[in-house]
Amino acid sequence: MSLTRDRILDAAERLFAEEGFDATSIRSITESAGANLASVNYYFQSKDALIQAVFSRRLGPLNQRRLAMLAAVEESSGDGPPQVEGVLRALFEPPFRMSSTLHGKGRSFACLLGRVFAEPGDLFARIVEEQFGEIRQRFVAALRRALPELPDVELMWRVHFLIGTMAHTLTAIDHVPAISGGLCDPRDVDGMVERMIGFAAAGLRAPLPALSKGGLE
Amino acid sequence: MSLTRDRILDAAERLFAEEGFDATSIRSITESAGANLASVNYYFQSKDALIQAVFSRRLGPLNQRRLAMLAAVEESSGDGPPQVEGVLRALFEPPFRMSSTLHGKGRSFACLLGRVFAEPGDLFARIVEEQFGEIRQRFVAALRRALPELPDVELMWRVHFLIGTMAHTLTAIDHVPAISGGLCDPRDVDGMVERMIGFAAAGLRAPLPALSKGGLE
DNA sequence: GTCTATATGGGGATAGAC
DNA sequence: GTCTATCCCCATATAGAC
Repeated sequence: MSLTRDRILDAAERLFAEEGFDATSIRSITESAGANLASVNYYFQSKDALIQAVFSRRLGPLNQRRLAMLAAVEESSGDGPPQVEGVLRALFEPPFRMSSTLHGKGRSFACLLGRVFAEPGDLFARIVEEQFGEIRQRFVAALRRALPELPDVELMWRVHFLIGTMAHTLTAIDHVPAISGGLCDPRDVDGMVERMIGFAAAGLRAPLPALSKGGLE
Repeated sequence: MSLTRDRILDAAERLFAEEGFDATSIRSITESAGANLASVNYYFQSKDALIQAVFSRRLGPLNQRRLAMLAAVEESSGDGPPQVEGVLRALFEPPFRMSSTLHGKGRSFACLLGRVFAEPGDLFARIVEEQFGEIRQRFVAALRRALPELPDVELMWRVHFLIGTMAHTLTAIDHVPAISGGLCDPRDVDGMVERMIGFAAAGLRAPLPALSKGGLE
């Protein structure tokens, strides 16, 4: 329950998002947090552990919310297959919602959350595995039930593709207005999420590729 | 036409892909290239300029190929709208083809090419703008002709989404087999590219979102 | 073009006083 | 819990001999 600890996490989150993990020094974090240089090592033991803490602080609640939304979708469909759009909403909405409800902080974290998939190094591979591995499995299983005709190899590729869409949109969220010439407004969270859902759902339901090896038709 | 220069570029490409830009030192690059520590500064002036050179060396030819394929697709459709799948193939195929035809080197570069969209800092924003800005405009224009019913704001969002799919697939190409439990094989470049095309084309043709503000229907 | 040696600066981590 | 001072290491970049 230390205030200093939280200020360090907030400052690290923001600076990591703005400058990257390597380019952000413990010195700049503690300075920005109004804390002492030694405090990061006091509270977190190492910079790597601080990075892990930045992710787990937000991803614990966020993934709980994903699973709760997924459970609600599966409940509402009874014994039948769940609705694809509902499953995708449970996956996409929580991070984007967070990015708009946490004041500035959510924006920073959203950026990090997208970037973690592209970061090199064992540390980030471990973070992805620990924080996203089970979520991925659960959502793959739900989509398999939602699309029973889709061969598993196609499902796996398409889930990979839609995770890319999600990750890139999270990471580049601040660049979207400039890239689109002002047309796209990421502050409209509902519109952005619904568009991602529509895009990914259509991709999941696309016709099978002609040369599909696992195809059954 | 210096051999040393090329060996430095090759070593940098591989190490940047494996360990990241910041974590790769000039020392490790020159060591791996069998060159002297000072040679990077002799040939490239700075590490930042070396990074830019790593990208421009491959992206020059790669983007030429994209534009040539795009021109061929537009030519083949005469005065009518170009085919969506053909446009997407012109965008997607060159980087993935390169990743399989350049021996090990293409794999490394493909990883970098996907990661550049997520890297923080002005250097990478500049690289994306310089190396991808015009390509993006040309492909947006082609897709606008291919999908004349689609409101521009929806087109922009969907292009953003499919760039995310491309970037993530490039970056995580080596993780795909493990993630998919061995089902997905990225060595099947044709299959991978056709699946991306099918996914993205379906996403582009998705029904308009119910709350689309720019909708015309 | 290639090398050695070095200038210059910043990094993460910790010891030990308060 | 907080702070100062410091250890030790490694980075980029360059000067100047060969």
